[in-house]
Amino acid sequence: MTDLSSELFKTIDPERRGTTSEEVISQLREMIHRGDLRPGDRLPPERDLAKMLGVSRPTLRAGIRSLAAVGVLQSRQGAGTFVVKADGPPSLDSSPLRLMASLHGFTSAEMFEARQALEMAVAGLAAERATSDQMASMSEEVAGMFASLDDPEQFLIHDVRFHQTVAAASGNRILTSLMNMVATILFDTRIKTVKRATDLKESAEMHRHVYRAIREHNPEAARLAMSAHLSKAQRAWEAEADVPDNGHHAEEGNGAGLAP
Amino acid sequence: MTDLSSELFKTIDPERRGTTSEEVISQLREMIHRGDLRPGDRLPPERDLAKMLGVSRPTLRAGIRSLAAVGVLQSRQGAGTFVVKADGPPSLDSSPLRLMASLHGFTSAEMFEARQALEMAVAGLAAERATSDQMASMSEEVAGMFASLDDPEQFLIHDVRFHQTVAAASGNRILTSLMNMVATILFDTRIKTVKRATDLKESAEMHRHVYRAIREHNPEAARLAMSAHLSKAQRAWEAEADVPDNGHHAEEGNGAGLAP
DNA sequence: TTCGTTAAATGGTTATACCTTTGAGACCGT
DNA sequence: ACGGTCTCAAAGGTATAACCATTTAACGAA
Repeated sequence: MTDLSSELFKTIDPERRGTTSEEVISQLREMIHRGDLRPGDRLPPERDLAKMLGVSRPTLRAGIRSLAAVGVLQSRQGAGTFVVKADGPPSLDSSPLRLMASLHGFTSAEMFEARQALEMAVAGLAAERATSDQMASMSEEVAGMFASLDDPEQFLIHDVRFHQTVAAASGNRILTSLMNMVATILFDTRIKTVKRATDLKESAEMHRHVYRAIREHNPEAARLAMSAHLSKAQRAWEAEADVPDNGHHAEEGNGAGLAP
Repeated sequence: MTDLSSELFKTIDPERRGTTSEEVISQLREMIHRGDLRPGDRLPPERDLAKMLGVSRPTLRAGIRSLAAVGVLQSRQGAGTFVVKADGPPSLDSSPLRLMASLHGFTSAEMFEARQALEMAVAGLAAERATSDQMASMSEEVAGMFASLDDPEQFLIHDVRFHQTVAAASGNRILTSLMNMVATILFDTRIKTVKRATDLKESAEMHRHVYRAIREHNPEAARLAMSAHLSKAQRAWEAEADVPDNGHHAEEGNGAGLAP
C-alpha cells in the first residue's frame, strides 16, 4: 500500500525505518497522534528525552527541528520545547509555499487565482453556515473599512480581518488554513498596493456585497461577490505594479516575482 | 510592516536576526530566491559550506534540516544535499497538515469538504484551459477505469491519475499542490474503501461526466460533475466506515479520526 | 572492454563542553 | 508584610572533534 502511495504521490518516505532521526520524528508524531502530547504541552528537556528515546541529544534535536520547521513544535531557549498551541484558527506555515514559489517560478497571477478559488469556496460555505455572531463581526469589519477610507493601513487591517472572519464562518479549518497560507504570501504585496489605493470606497462596497450575500444565505451570490472583489483587487495590483498579464502558466523567468 | 503582519498572521518570525541557525536558513533562502541555487543543484559539502557561512557544522545542519523538513532540500548520505528537483507537479509535504489534523482534531468530513472545494475549483479551471493532450490523458484514464472494474487497486490508480491530470490541466500549480496535499491524506482511507467497492462502474461513469464537461469547455458543468462525484464518494465512505454524519464543524472528539 | 574492488567524499551520529536566555525562588530594602 | 531586585539553576543554542555508514567514482584485474 505504502509502495503504491509513493508511486502516485511524492511523499516524504514515512516510516522508512532508516535514519535514526527519522525514527525520532516518527516517535514524536506517534506521541501526538496518540494524544500523549497535546497542544500546549511541554516536552521533557532535550537531555532527558534523548535518554528516554535512546538517542544522542543532537539527533533528538534534529528531529525536533524538523517538527518545528513544519509548525508543530516550538522551542524557546531557556524555557523548553512546546507543542504548538491550538488557539484560534490553525495556521500552516507559509514559508514552504513561499520557497516553492521561488523554486518553480510561480507567478503572482497563479497566486491570485489560487487565493480566489479558496476564498470563493470559503465564502460559499460561509453563506450556508455563518452564525449571527460571525455575521455581526463581518458587518463590523465592513463598517471599519468605510470608516478608514482615508487610512489605507487601517483599511487593510479591517480587510484582512473580514476575510479571516468569513473563513472562520465557513466552518472548515482546513480550507481556512490553506487560504491563510496563500493570503499571507500576498500580504506584503497588498500592503504596498493599498498605500496608494484610490478606490478604497469601491473595495469596501464590494466587501459589503459579499457580506450581504452571506447574510442572505445565498452561497452562489457570495461566491460571485467574492470573485468579483478579488478580480478587481488583482487588476488593481497588476495595473499599479505594471505587470503584464503573461497568460496562465507562465514559464518564463520570474519577472513578476513575489519576493521584494 | 512586518510587525503588522505578525499581528494578523501567525508567521514564524522571519528575519528575526536572532539565533544563528535562523540566520543560516535566511541565507539559504536568499540563495534560492536570488537564483544562486536552482532546482536540482547540489549544495557544497556541509563542512565547506559551514566554513563559508562562518558557522559550525551542527548549526548549518540545523538549517538544512529545517529546509529539508518543508521539502525544499533533500540530503542523501554519501551523495550530498540537493535542492529538490522541480519535475512534474510540485508537491508540498502533507505531513504538516496531517499533524495539524491530529492536533486540532480535524474530522474526515472537513477533509472531504476541503478536497471537494479544491477539486471543484481545479475542474472548473481545467474546463477552461485543458489542452487536447491533457484531455486525451483524461480519456485514457477513464477508459482504464472501465477496464479495471474487477480490479479495485488498478481502478484506484487510474482514479488518482485522472484527478492529477485534471489538476495539471488547471494550469495552476499552487492549487494542484494543495489538492495533492489533501488528497494524499485521504489516500489511505480510499485504498481501503475501494477494496470492497461495489459501485466502481458508477464511479467510472461519474469520472466520465467530469471528463466530458471539461472536453466541452463547460466549467460550471465540470464543477458540478466533480462535486457530484466526490459527494458520492464521501457518502460511500461514510456508509462503509459506519461514521455518523455529525454536522459540519464537529467539535466532539475525533471518533472519525484520520489515522488508522 | 568489462566487471569487481577499493578508496575518497559526504551526510549521519555520537560525545562533550560551554554559552545564552529564561524563569522562579531567595533575598533585601522599604 | 509587601514589593522589587538579585541570583542561580534549568533548558535550549552553539561549537569542536571524532567516528560511522553510504554513495560515488576511480582504479585495476580478468
